[in-house]
Amino acid sequence: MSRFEGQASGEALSRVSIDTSWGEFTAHFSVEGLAELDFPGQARRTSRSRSVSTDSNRGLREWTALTRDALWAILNGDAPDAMPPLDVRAGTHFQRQVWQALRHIPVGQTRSYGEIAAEIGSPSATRAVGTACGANPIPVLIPCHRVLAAHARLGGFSAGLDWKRRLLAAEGVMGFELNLPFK
DNA sequence: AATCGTCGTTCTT
DNA sequence: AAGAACGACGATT
Repeated sequence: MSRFEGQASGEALSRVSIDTSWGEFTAHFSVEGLAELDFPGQARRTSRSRSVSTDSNRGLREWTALTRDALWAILNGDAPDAMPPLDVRAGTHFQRQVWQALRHIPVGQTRSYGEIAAEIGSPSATRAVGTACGANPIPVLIPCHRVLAAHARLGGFSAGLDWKRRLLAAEGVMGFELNLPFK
């Protein structure tokens, strides 16, 4: 299946910075919700967003607060109390299936790429699952960092393996407690 | 460490 | 429109 009809390809996004103890994340909101989240120093994902002030827009202010709270919770190893609406219209059917499966992985737990593939009914698509994880536009909140390769091997991470290690460590996942120095 | 099967997505004809 | 190339994989040798 292919991309959803909505989302005019040039649809404007509202860009908001979110401060955390680990640096300044960047959130990009569409009219539907949070569409992209960038790690500190990596806010280069899109050019179709414009920086906005949340002062003027109550809804945007609320979504930003929800995003910040959820982000802070996960960075502290806690389950978020609530989530902002997530706009995943840009994803293909397969990608959305994968991303939805990721959202069911509890904080502090992990799955393998193969397990996710089996869960969405495509048990031999393990490699494609990895590709879909890499295309996840909302990392951390859609917890692609909780997917490891077989035998608890680390696997890959688009934003850099150090971020994956940090997130797993923050969630107390065994084997990542007090880890290699973050570079 | 090298190789092969597998599959969704993207890039080339 | 069709085929080749390319991965955040996994299993085998």
